[in-house]
Amino acid sequence: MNPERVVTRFAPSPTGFLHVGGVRTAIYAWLFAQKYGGTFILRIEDTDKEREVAGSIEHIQESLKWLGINWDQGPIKQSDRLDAYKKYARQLIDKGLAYPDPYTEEEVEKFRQEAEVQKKPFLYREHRPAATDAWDGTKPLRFKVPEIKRYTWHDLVRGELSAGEEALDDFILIKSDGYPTYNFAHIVDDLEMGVTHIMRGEEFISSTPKFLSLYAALSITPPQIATMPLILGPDGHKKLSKRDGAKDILDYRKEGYLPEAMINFLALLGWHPEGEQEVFSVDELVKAFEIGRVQKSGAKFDEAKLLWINHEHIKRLSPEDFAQRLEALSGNKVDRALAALIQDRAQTLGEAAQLLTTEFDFLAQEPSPSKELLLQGAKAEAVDAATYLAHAIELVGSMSEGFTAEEIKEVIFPYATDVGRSAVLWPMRVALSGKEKSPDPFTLAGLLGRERTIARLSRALAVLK
RNA sequence: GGCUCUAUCGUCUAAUGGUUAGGACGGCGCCCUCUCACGGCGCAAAUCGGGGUUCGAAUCCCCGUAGAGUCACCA
Repeated sequence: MNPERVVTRFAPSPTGFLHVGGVRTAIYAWLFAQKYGGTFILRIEDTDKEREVAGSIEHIQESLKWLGINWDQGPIKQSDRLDAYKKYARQLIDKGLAYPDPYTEEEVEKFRQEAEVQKKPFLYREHRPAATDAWDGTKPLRFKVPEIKRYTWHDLVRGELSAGEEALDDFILIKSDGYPTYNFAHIVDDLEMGVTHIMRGEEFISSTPKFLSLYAALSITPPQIATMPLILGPDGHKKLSKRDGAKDILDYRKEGYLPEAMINFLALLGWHPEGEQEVFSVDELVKAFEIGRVQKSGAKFDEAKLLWINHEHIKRLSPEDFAQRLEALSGNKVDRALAALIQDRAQTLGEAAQLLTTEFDFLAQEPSPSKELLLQGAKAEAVDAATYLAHAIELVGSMSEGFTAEEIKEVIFPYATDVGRSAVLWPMRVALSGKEKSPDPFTLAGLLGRERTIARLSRALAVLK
C-alpha cells in the first residue's frame, strides 16, 4: 500500500450527539490514516434539513477533540457543495442515466405498499416511466440503473461479498428540495476529496450494489470498502441506539473516563491485534492496527470492561497528571498527597472526585469516632486498647526527627506486632480517619503531621476511657 | 416475504487443518492485611445443530437453526 495515498474520512450527519458506535467508526478510520501517514477528513453530511439538530456540528467536533481524534481537513459541509452534486447530476442526465421522477410521493408510497402486500421487495425501477420531461429541479432526480446484474466486490473486513439484482434500483440522486441524497453525495465527495478507504457500518452492505452501479455510470474506480461490525446494546442483540441507552460520548468525559481509555476500549471492541495485550496507548494502537483483523460479527458494549480499562489507564497516569485531570473535572484544587492515595482506588475521575469529598475528607474534617467504632475491629477490651493507644501516643511523641509514614511505621509497627496488631492499629487508624475504612494509620499520620496526629489520638484516648 | 451478513466461555476475543481450545473482563475462592483499596495465586466457564471433505475440522464445503442488516425525497 502506498502510504502517501491513504485518505479516510468520518462523515456523521449532524442529527445530535455522537455515541460509541459512531465514535468507533471514526477511531478505525483515524487509526488507519495515522498508521499509513494518510489524511483523515471530517465531513458533515447535512443533506437532510429535517433531521438536523442545531449545535450538532460543534458538539461532534468537541467530542472528537476530546478523544484526540484530529482531522486534517474539514469540517466540510455537504450543504456547501450543492454545485458539485449538480455538476455530476448533469453528467448523468447527459448520458441518459438520470431522469426526473414524475410520480407524487403518494403514488410512490402506493407502489411500496403494493410490494409489501405481495411480500416482494420494493423496486422503483419496475415503475420506471417510459418517457420523462427534462429535469427542472422541482422533482426528485433518479438514477437510471444502466445494467441490472449481480455485483461482487471485495471488502477489507468481510472478503468477497455479493448481492443480487434486487439490490439495484433507480434511487434518488437529488431530492425535490435540491439537496442530494446520501447515496449520491458521498460518492461525489469521496471522489473529489480523493478518499481511498471507506469505513462504514454493515447497514450499508445491501446498498453497496447501488453505489457500485453509480460508480460505473460515472466511470469512477470505487474506493476500498471496509465494513465495520455493529455495536450492540448491553441487553439483547439489537444495534446500540439512543433508546437502548447509548450515551453521548461527552457524557463519559463528564463521568471521568479518560479519552485514551475510551479509545483503547472502543478499538478493542471489534478488533484485536496479535498477542494478548489489553491495555494500549494511542500510539501503540496506531502501530498495531490492522484493518483485516477487524471482527465480522457485532459486539456487545460491556460497561464493566470499559470501567476496568479506564482504571488501568488511571493507574498508569503520572501522579501529577492524575491530580491535574482530577482538578479539571471537579473544578477544585486537589491536594497532591490525597490524590496519590486515591489514584489506585478509583475507576473513574468522577469516582475519585467523590472519594475526596466522602471517604477521604479526613484532612479537612476533624473526626470524632465513637467508642464502638474505635473498638469495632480492635480485638481488645476498652481498657487495654486505651493502654495501647496511650503508649502509641508516647511513641509518636518521642519522634524527634522526620515524620513520614515509613518512619512512623518503624516506631509503631514492632510494638503493635508485639501486643497485637489489630488492638493497636485499628483504634489508631480510626482515631486518625474517623472511618471504618481508610488507608493505614502510618500514611494517615504522615499526612496529618505530628501535632494533629497526637491531637486526634489523644481525643480518641479520652473517648476510650 | 426477497436480498444479504454473521455465529468460540455470561461478555470482549486468540487459535488462518494438528493446542490439554489460550488471554482479558465479570463471578467465585485463597493469599497479602488492623479495615478498605491495590496487588498476587487459583477455580468454574465456550467451538449453534446435522452432514460431508480429510489421516486429522473451531478452522474448508453443504443443509438447517438462530440473530442481525436492508428493501426511504434517513444517513
